[in-house]
Amino acid sequence: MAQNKVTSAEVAARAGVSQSAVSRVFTPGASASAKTVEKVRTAAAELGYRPNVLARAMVSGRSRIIGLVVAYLENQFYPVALELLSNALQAKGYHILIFTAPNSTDGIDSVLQDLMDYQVDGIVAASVSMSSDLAARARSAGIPVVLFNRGQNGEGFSNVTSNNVLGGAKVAEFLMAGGHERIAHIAGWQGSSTGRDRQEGFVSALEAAGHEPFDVLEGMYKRDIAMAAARSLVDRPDPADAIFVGNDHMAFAVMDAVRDAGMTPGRDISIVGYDDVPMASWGSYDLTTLRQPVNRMVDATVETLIDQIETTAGKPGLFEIEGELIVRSSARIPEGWTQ
Amino acid sequence: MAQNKVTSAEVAARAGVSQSAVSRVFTPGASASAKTVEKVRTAAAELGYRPNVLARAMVSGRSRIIGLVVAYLENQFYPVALELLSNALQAKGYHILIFTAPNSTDGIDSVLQDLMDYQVDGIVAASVSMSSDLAARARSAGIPVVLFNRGQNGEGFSNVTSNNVLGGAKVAEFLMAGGHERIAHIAGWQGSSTGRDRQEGFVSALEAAGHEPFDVLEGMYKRDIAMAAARSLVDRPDPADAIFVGNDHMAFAVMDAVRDAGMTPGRDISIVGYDDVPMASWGSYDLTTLRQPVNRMVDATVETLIDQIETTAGKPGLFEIEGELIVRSSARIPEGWTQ
DNA sequence: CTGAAAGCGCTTACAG
DNA sequence: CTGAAAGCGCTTACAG
Repeated sequence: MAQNKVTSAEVAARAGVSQSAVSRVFTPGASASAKTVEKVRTAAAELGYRPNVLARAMVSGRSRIIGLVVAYLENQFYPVALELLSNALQAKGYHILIFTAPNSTDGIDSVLQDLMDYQVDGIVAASVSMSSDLAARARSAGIPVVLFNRGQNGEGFSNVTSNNVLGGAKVAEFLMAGGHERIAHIAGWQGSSTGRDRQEGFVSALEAAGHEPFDVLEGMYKRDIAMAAARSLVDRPDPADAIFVGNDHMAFAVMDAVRDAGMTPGRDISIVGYDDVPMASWGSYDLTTLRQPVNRMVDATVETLIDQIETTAGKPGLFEIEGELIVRSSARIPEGWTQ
Repeated sequence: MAQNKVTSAEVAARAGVSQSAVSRVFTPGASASAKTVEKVRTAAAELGYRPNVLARAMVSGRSRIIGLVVAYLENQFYPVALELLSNALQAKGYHILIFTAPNSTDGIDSVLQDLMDYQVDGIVAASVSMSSDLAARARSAGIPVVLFNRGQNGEGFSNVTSNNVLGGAKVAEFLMAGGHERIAHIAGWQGSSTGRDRQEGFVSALEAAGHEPFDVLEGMYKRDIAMAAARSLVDRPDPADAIFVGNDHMAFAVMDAVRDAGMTPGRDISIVGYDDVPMASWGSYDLTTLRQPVNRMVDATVETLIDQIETTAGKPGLFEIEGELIVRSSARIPEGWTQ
């Protein structure tokens, strides 16, 4: 291996200037004469010089690395969010160091600790919670943290979610308007704020209208558990006539289970999901679902992160973005339904 | 912000030893007496000290960062591979810095250049090609490169793919054994080795058996293009009776299009994909497909990468891993078919 | 085993 | 505008 790592000193020698001059030419906003810039740029080009980001990070205290912790890549919502986040951050000169999270809180804490060892400028934790201890460490290290698609209060970090309570309520309204009588819920993991909030919004809206939920089962955001729950809702003398499922990933499983039982979603039973992942619009599912505005969630994430990194006034914030119901064919459409 | 970045010097002061001693305690394989280790560990714990990975990288020349370039996250194959890769690398103490690739070669080159600025120890390029110029830069910088799911010869980097030619041939055999007469192909992007190789293996096997492909259209790995292609294959007096689709992502689109035309896959027409992404086994598709052994592809990737980073003898290699046909219900099963 | 010292490749006051 | 110098937080020969 040639190992030709060209340094600024070598460029300086070739250009006949000091090493500091080379550094200034590559530092946005630093002052250098046109002549110097010219000499340095040509020498750099001839040698193939590029500044060492790590060395720069050491002295400037900015690594331009954002740590991302993700858990559920099988749920299409997260790859989509990851891609958008990466693009948005790249456009601002930051890059993502990715860490896949184990299931336990302990595991997540150690992963976050690893992340901080890389001197990341900020952390995005997607669909995971963090301990108070770790939150305190991040805070004292001055590293802003954004919880993405997860709410958790009082630790000094930002939360970016959709308005899950409202979203659950919208689904309830839609299903009641459709004249359903036995409306069940296969909830997301109750250890997560998304799972709890969607359930709460849904059940409250039902009750506010004088309806009792037919049944509420926990799907844990897992396919097999959701399928079993769906079967138990449908294999009985008085099957559910509508199921609100805690996210699209489980809703696909529920549709598969229901079809397997000989029923047609949208005709024999109504299925509604949450997220509106790309697959929800695919012909074989065509799922009615509450859309999480992932673009806007990513925008909010990037904005608050950069704001806290680059300005002294930046403070963590709570962002709850309203989602819209996307009506497709997996659930009966109420007569005269508009919107 | 407290900005309490604890340094090894502070730990040294508290422990009453030299800064070098602290460093040794945190350097695997370095020598320190039990007493020193004890004093340093307690001081470090009290202060919450952790070594700065970036500083370590500067002097050791190893960042323990692997750069990953990805393009198509909407194809479920890539999130799956990303998760496996991240886990495998994490287990070995490396982490992934992720860069999303633009479409042009120029764009990819500049992304790769950015990547190298972070002093990555290695690069995994998933489903993208790189220019000779960039390949040369990586080589001269001593950075091993693995092309994942993409073949490209002669530039001194590793390739990890499934045996796409053989895979295409296996599908042809299966479809011929099923007694199909009008066997079409919706190919992957012909600018990619996977697209070309699968097509070549498929068509060659057909021809070797005296069959002519009914039609070959390019699907570009895109849903809408694949759907249009499927419609054109089916909306005619003599529709295709079987379609081999260049990957699962397009095959789902083809199944949707075919159903839309009133046909039932597996009965009226046979559809076979390539990849075996998780979704292929979901009830609403239940797609027969040639499985890419993603676990073994990731293992090979990690192995060759680490080997080249950590040993002097490590050399780039070509890995072509054989995949297996997974028979489900989207295509007619030949009588007496076993295997 | 241990400490003093050099050095990794940069940025950034500090003088001029 | 420009150069000499200090320093970011470590690792690693080098003596002892």
